[in-house]
Amino acid sequence: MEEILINYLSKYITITDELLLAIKESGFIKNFSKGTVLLSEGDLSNECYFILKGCVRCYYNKDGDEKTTDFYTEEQVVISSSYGKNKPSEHYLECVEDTVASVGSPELEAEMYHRFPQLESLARILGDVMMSKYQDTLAEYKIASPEERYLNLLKDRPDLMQRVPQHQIASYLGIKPESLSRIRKRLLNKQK
Amino acid sequence: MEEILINYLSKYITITDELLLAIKESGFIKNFSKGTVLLSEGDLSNECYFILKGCVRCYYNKDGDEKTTDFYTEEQVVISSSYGKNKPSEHYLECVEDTVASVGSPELEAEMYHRFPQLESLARILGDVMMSKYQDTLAEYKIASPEERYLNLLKDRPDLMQRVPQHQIASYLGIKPESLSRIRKRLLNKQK
DNA sequence: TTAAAACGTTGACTATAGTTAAGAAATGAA
DNA sequence: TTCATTTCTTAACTATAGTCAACGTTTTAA
Repeated sequence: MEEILINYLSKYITITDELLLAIKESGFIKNFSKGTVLLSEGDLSNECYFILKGCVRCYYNKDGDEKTTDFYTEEQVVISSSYGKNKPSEHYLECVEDTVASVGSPELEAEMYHRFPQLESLARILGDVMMSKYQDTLAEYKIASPEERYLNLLKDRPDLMQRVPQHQIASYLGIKPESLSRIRKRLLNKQK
Repeated sequence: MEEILINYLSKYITITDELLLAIKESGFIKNFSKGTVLLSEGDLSNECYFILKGCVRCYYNKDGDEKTTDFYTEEQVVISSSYGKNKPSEHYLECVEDTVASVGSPELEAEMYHRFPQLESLARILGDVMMSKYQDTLAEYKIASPEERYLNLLKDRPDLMQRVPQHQIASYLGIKPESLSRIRKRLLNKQK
């Protein structure tokens, strides 16, 4: 399993043997079974995750119903916006499948950055990459209609439709399940 | 003007005299007059900005009309999602006011990180901060209705309403100017 | 295996946003 | 100042999403 992580990291930096060893030894890979709640509203977030296998969902509780804002799958990094900050999380993180992930913490990060300064460069670069992604996602979200967002999602992450219930997808698209149902119907009719 | 930047940086790291000098000497502070286009669709982005005074708008051109996705004002960092990447920008950056900004480039960044490694830590931390902000903004956007988004904007950035035309605000909220007009009217009636 | 719960679709109705067009108000340039 | 342009509002109408309720299907757990 470590190799997936190492493969990913080596896209951005050269992995020395020493670093390779440190990663293998640190053994921070954990298994979580479906339904595990990694973070609850109100909790402090002290862990971040790199998903090796599985799927994690981020959602908010708004007046009793769940608003899904993100799905994280293989090779994605899960960092709560409250991670490492001393403020309670406003959202939940939940495994929607059995999940294997490499788990980090501010302490581990600090130690690793100290031992391997190249990792801090990596973290900066990865942070930039993730930030542009959020930036683009936000822009896309503002620009596109619900129907267009659904089509884009189908194109960009076709696997999600098979992996998570449709009402969570609807919520992720910012609409109600009934509306997604109707959008799908509308598209089927257009197709003909 | 530099002091604003230095003040901002010192929130996150200790500024040594040497670094202070380097910042003052590098003289990368520039003035842009209202209407200046900092980046156009199709261009490569080689500059990032820290706004000392003024306002920059990010927008996309979608079938002939402008979709505003961001406003950057004092003490905010403007980084196109294509900055430093070798791919053409999909959006525009335009000064909506006379603007004074500290201008950075990948080359300058690299040089400064080399001379002052603490700056790379800073960049990582700032990247994290900005990322959480985008994350939260995206979540808010998905959770809230246009009306709620408008109310949140009024609360979070009341100055914007005075600084930019309302149709750009509408676009920023993901709605048409006519709809924003109606929302405002609706809210006035509720208030009574 | 079966009963309960969760999920997806549909229909009728409501609320709100988009579209088009017109005109009033504010802004900017000659 | 004055004219032209941009911006904002309003109205009528259309399209789409939200709400509520019902129902059939699928999944889950006892």
